[in-house]
Amino acid sequence: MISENSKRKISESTIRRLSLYYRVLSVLEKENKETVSSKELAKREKLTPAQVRKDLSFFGSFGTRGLGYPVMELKKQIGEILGLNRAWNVAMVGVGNIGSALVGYKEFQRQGFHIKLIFDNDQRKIGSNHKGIMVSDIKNLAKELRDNNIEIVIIAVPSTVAQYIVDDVVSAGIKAILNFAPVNLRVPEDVFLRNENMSMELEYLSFALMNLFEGRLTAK
Amino acid sequence: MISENSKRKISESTIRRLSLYYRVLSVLEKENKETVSSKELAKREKLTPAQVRKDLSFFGSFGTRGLGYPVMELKKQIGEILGLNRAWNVAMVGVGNIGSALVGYKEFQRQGFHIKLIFDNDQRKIGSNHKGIMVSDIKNLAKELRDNNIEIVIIAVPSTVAQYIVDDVVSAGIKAILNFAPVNLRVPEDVFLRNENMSMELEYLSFALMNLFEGRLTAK
DNA sequence: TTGTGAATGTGAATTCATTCACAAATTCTA
DNA sequence: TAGAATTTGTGAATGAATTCACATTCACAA
Ligand SMILES: NC(=O)c1ccc[n+]([C@@H]2O[C@H](COP(=O)([O-])OP(=O)(O)OC[C@H]3O[C@@H](n4cnc5c(N)ncnc54)[C@H](O)[C@@H]3O)[C@@H](O)[C@H]2O)c1
Ligand SMILES: NC(=O)c1ccc[n+]([C@@H]2O[C@H](COP(=O)([O-])OP(=O)(O)OC[C@H]3O[C@@H](n4cnc5c(N)ncnc54)[C@H](O)[C@@H]3O)[C@@H](O)[C@H]2O)c1
Repeated sequence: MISENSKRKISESTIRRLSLYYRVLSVLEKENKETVSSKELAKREKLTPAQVRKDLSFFGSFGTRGLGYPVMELKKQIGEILGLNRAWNVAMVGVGNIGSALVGYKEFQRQGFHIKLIFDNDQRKIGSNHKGIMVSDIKNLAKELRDNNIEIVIIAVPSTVAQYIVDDVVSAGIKAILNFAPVNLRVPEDVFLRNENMSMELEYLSFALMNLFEGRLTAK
Repeated sequence: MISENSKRKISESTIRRLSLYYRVLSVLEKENKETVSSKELAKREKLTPAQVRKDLSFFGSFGTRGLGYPVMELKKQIGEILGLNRAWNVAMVGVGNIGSALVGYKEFQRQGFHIKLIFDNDQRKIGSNHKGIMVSDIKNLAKELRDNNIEIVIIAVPSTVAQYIVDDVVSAGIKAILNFAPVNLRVPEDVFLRNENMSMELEYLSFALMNLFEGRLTAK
């Protein structure tokens, strides 16, 4: 599965596009399509066929010339690359507005991201049952993360405390963090931190509307 | 305010970074800093000073040589560029898990994104009060969007119906849409569509963990 | 079995984004 | 007031990502 050039550095945008391909392949699978060309894949994602082929070529040759890519097989391969053919143990810290929306989101579960633990510091929430998961006391964070082999932590606490939480999470040995607090968090070199910044998308739209008639930007 | 090169095409990444600068400037303002250098700004966002200066230079010269940028003034200028010094009328479609989390999120309000309308098709929700806003029937979408001068619509309905909703939203003349449904929506050329794809970030972390020891990627 | 058409895989070319490097401008110090 | 120290703003250089373009491969039909 891993091709000759697997040691090459892969760009972030390529990985993000792999996610997109994966989603489209799931749809094609449901539509009972056996094969798909880079042209078709590109059309569905508003990319170019060359882009699709180049992205995939970093990881191997999955297609057949003259025919295209086998839908099921390619999906499996991309799943392998992205680590979606396995389960990940996830913990949520902070179960307020956004935290509980995410805990209740079944799509994550179906993708293999299993939320195993929920932490909060609110006494009214600790011990209560959230979608079948008992809310743990934030005080036991480190121990519980380790005992449950948690691999990914989602941060959904107020910005003011996010850095403290992250420091504890990192101390517990976690290497992957998804942060929803609108703040720049510091983590060591070897920890992967991604930020989900919803204001940014709204601000982009705001900018777009401001410039709609000034030629700085076009919608497409 | 608009500089000579304002007609130049600005890249998406520059706009996204402007959002970051804006956020850091708000923090600096709270810290009562009068001025800030590109070096300091870069450090806080993990960018290079040259990047910061280049980004800003697309829109004008806001700094003073030897001194740096005036915090308050620069924040105001970026606010002007991004359209954050004004209010935007926003509507939410779908008030389930994620929809209600967003409606209750005060940060949007404070940034000038005022959620004025909420739509749903669930009879139990229609007419009820959500954080001070009466939930409207989706049937009245077009009329209400127009009557209330809505400029931005947020889509938080199941993927299966998202395209239908978007078609109606577009017919009503809306030019900016933020979509949370994990599906590729079709919109006309002149409509700005942004997708908030949380699975993508988790999948990126998954990929990162898979490759941590293979040299394909480093955390920083 | 051969010829035609379709589509991949990939170096090379191109376009786009970032970083370099430095003249110019301004502050600060004495 | 002069000279040292900063820091901007920006062309030029570099680096990264995307697209081009085509030889190669394979399916399929006759
Ligand atoms: N609500 C949204 O739609 C939304 C959108 C984008 C980003 N965010 C960000 O997500 C974060 C959470 O937002 P929210 O709206 O859910 O807020 P919230 O106040 O509803 O929830 C925060 C939760 O964190 C818990 N908490 C506070 N301090 C804690 C600590 N030290 N340890 C453990 N738990 C602690 C609180 O008890 C609460 O349950 C914030 O940083 C917010 O800016 C929220
Ligand atoms: N919950 C999350 O954390 C989360 C995260 C990322 C993305 N999403 C996406 O956001 C969307 C909503 O997710 P959710 O978890 O809030 O689902 P949900 O089922 O809780 O909410 C969906 C809401 O949309 C309403 N609705 C359904 N059909 C409608 C129609 N035709 N017109 C108007 N309203 C209609 C429902 O009544 C409900 O209130 C989904 O596409 C989901 O994939 C959710």
